[in-house]
Amino acid sequence: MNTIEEVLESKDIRITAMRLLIYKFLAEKEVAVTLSDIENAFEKADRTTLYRTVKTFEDKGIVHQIDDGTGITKYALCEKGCNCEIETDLHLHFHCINCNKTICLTDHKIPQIKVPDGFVSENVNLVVKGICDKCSS
Amino acid sequence: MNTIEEVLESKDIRITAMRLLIYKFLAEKEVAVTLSDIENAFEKADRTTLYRTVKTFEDKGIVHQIDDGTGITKYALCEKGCNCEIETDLHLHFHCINCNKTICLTDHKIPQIKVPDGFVSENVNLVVKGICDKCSS
DNA sequence: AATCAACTGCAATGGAAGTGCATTTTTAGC
DNA sequence: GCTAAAAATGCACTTCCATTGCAGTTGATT
Repeated sequence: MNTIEEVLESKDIRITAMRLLIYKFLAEKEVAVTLSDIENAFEKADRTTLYRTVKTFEDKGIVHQIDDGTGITKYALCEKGCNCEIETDLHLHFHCINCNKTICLTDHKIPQIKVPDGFVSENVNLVVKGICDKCSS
Repeated sequence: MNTIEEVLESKDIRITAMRLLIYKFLAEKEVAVTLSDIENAFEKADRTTLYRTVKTFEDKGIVHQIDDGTGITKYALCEKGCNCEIETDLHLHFHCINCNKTICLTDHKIPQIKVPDGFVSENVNLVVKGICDKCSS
């Protein structure tokens, strides 16, 4: 169990109050969040800072970006063992069309996809849309 | 082999000069196109008209929308047998990160995806990114 | 030909992503 | 502890795409 500070330092991310707060916010969420979500949670902070903070997290590999088809980029913390950059490790995402939440199904790996001859696959984005467990019950 | 007019009429889309031209344009393309692509091809026509025409095609089920992760919506004609609205019929898309083209791999169906208990899957979006056949050779 | 509905074009809006620059905070060297 | 450099933050602004309201035009029906 590492502290947030240790996580950030291990990834060469300098520690600031802002970053600790944003990390904490992301860690508390069980769903992927938009920049606006973060913005609403930190009304005192500037959007640019939040934007760049998340980008930094992404560059350093502790956050991954999700394109769930809503047209708005969402972000989620990479969990332990999430190697977003490795093709074979990609997990899939579930987007609830009722509550509009997007959830990482970390333990649901994407099956091997065959592509035609001559095509080279580098990355796979798989989003399942439907009704989530909370909305269907 | 149906004429474009027959296709449109069979889907309850009224025939106009604009629509015939746009349909023809889409049919000639082997890749998914953005609204801007269409706009460039028809400089005399207004963006709004093109936008609404494509939306109409989409509503009536002769065009499907593709979100390939570039952040820009792309469109492609549904081919014969493409029932976009039916989950099990969804095909996958390939986005070339070199030439930026997005191709429908119509005959590559998406494998059955299992979701956790309580989740109801209605739709699946699968985009493979990499290098296309033309760019890799 | 007239009427009504549908289509088209122009203008404007809104949302999100991204950038340049000045200011503040943090780090590191003395 | 103080100072200079580097990094982070905040503000203003821009751009791009998607979308809508409304007026004018075209097309279908009688």
